[in-house]
Amino acid sequence: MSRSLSFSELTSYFLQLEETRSRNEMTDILVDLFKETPNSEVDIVCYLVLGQINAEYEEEVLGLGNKMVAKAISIASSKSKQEVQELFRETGDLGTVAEKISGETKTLNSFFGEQKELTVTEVHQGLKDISRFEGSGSYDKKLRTLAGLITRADKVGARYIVRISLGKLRLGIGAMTLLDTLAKTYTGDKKNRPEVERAYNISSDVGLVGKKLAYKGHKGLEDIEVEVGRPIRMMLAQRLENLDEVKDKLEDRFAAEVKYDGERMQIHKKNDEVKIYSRRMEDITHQYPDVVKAINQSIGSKEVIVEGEAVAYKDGELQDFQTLMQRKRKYDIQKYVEKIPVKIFLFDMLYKEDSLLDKPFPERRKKLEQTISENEIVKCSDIIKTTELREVEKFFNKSVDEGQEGIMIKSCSKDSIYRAGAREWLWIKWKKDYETRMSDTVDLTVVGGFAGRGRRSGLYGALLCAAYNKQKDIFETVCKLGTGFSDETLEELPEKLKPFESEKKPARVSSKIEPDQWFKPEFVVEVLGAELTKSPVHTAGIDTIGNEGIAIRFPRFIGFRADKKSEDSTTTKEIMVMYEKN
DNA sequence: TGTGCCTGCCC
DNA sequence: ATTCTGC
DNA sequence: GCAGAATGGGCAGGCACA
Repeated sequence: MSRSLSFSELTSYFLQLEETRSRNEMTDILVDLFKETPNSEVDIVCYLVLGQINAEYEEEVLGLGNKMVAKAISIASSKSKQEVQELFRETGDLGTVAEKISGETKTLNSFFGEQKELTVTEVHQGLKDISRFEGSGSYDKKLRTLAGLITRADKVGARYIVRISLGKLRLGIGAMTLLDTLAKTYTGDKKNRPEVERAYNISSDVGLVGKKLAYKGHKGLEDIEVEVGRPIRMMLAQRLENLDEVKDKLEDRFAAEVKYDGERMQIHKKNDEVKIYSRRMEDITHQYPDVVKAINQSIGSKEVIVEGEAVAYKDGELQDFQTLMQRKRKYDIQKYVEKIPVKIFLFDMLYKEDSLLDKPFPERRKKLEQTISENEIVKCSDIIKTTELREVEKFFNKSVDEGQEGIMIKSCSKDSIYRAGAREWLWIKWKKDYETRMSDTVDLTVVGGFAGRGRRSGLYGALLCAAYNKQKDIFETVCKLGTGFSDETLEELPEKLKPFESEKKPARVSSKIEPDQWFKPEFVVEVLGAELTKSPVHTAGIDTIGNEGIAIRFPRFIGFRADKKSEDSTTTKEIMVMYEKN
């Protein structure tokens, strides 16, 4: 009988992977790992290498985040929770923390007698157990089980158990590198990656792909086909800098569609049985009984997969994203079906009695329109076919005026297949905030900083930013800011901000959020956002609209404003005006 | 029983 | 979601 | 240009704890 892979063997490969940044080398290392892996454990190794415990569409989740894991490390190490948190802030990696301080328990362990070496299967099983604990006392069980695994592992093992339980191995290995590896290990050539990738994209399960390949080689891929009822990885869109680039990318064969601000849905219908999957392939059927019913009324065909965007709708108008999000619930479903009705704007058809993935977009779209009959809830997305950029621009403006995000531009060429799981130029998104001239940037005062994690450890990972309330002469938070920084900028930040460090929250700062480091309100940055939303945590304009402030959706750093004083920051009043313009 | 922290998942 | 970076 | 790893706002749900 085949042996079992020990967890320390697995982590010895992880150590090697951390030594390189070349994906070719990573693939070679991983190939060696899979050569050591018994076929029966290939699926588990696939999941663990990605920091998962099962296929993404499976329901089981660990329910372990930084705080829980920090607690577990504390239990496993006899260090206090505060000490663990402090080390976390310093290192930016709980895995390293666990590795560092799980030493003392080891001698204890051997004192009580040699335990059998931890296997990959045991770690996986332990994590699965953790995912299944629920109800009163479950936190404790989760913590104890995780602490137990950490204790049983060696130091390096502790590091990786912690990282896996957080879902962030940070080895530079993602699904695509793993697929390269599987192709090379089991079909002998990385060139076969496209076929392997296809199997993954239509099955949404790397473990399944790995196992099929391990047992049956290249031929195993034939077992994997589209199944109505199992989610397909969703096709994504590239983004543009300028609208004119569309012509370079798609020439004259394209169509433009409204990009609705809602929730993506992939709807599978098999006879009367309807399943709805989210962008991340979660089964969200139970949240939308209204959509299920409407789809059954709308589509007669037996086996169908369609895709669309659900948007909240009331009194003849599409509602914003935040409104729709209240439908993301487990209880009071029927009440909310009535309170927050939705429409689903279908834009693609992936299956009709047979797979349509390889058909060009115009054909799929035509089939979609022929197949569905629109009703109160089920609609086709708004689409125009033109070669005139001016028409596209007009369409874009209309979409934005109606409160939507912008437009999608889709290739209509012969090769415009549905590229499951891929972000390519067959679909292009064009949103209103991509051009700074179209949505105002804002100058904000930095009032706090958050310790960076992973590659940002030892630096600030994000800044707490505030607008200026002129009347009260205080600074009210509007967002945290953690993207848009180059490595260079990130390196500069601690030094630039040092003069403004403050032990406590400065008197002139109003914030519900507690950063790792407070700053006196002096330093100004330029920030771009998509739009302004009502916020339960940010304080900008908090008395003007009841007890809620305003926040920026999708904030990103544009640059420093050394020329500005904090009092020259965008004012809360200006923010309110911008908010009301929406 | 109510509140607040934490997590996962939408974007 | 957006953004940056090494390959 | 791909693939990966940093990071955002904000919603509901689950649990602990007062």
